[in-house]
Amino acid sequence: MDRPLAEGIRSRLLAWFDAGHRDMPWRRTKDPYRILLAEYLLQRTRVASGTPYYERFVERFPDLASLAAASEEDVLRAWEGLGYYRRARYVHAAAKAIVREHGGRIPSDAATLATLPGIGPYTAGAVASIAFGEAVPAVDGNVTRVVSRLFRVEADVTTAAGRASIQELAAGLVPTARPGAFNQALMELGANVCTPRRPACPACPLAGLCMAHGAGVQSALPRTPPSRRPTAVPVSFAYIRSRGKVLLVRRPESQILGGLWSLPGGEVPSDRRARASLRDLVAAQTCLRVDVAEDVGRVAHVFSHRRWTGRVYRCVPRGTGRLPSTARWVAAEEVLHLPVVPDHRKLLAELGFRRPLESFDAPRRRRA
DNA sequence: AACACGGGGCA
DNA sequence: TGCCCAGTGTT
Repeated sequence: MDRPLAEGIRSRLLAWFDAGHRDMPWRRTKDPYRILLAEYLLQRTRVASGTPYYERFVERFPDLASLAAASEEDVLRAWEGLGYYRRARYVHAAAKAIVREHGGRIPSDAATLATLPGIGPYTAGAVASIAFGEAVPAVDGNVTRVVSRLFRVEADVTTAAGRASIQELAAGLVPTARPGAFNQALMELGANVCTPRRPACPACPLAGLCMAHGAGVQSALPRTPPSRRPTAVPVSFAYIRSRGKVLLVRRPESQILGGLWSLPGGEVPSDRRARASLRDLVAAQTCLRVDVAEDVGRVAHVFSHRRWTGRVYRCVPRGTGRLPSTARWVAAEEVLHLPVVPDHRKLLAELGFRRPLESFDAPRRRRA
């Protein structure tokens, strides 16, 4: 790293950052717990999306001890709707590990932070630099973009070699003084100025030092491989009620929407035979056989050809045709306190599930 | 190296 | 509709 160049980047970027930046709740605190929590929340998540969750989360779990002592269900409930639900279990597990193995004190160096669940190179660097002042880089999508343009990195940044280049260049920039502010400034620049498309180079404090801008190739960087076509897959759920309750299943943690409660189903029927077996699966349950088995076709509200995230995911082996052991009949008031797949919560609300169970069972067909 | 994992914003 | 985003862990 050319030292005068690095110095120029630091001074200009920090001056720009100090002159004004977005106000974020986790920037107003020095509490490592809140900074750590914010970093978990913001993994692959826009600031605007994560902020309300951050506010609710710190109100619900104001310190590390309260989070560590909470039930996983409560933590997931606070995360409901944000996505990437694995993060909720990771931050919960991390809080427990910090209490158990670090005396309740959040580790202050990136290397130790990286041993905690859900903390990788980015989050370790962000927390170490922002909360504890360690001079380490925090390379996220923004920093990757900014650095690749600043130094005109032509390599594919998704490969190991490309990532290493970016990481090394970023490490050479981080100042000993105010490393956290510098890392945030880099991210801020990437979010507001050095944007993915049509970067605002005339407004950029680093334009004069930027190799991509000098060559006019900034919009072509960073280089990434062509994306693969997403494929829509059919997904079915069963809406089954009995005696004023609805059947919910806690989804396996390793699968999509893992750990949340959903309507039974959610597998990917690959053909007609697979689709029929969902009905078999429903009918196999004893309680269903008693109450609704003969009416499964009538009471089951099956959604097919539902598009999830636009990506293909694995078909789940159908197993023995029994419902998961977590299957549970749940009353309306209890649903409100469970971490339920957000789409299903909306659906249940639309079907009147928030109202007394009698009206829930009443005829409600009405065409406009 | 490739994949899985959510949801929302934007052109 | 396609791409991107304050990434990480598994296979």
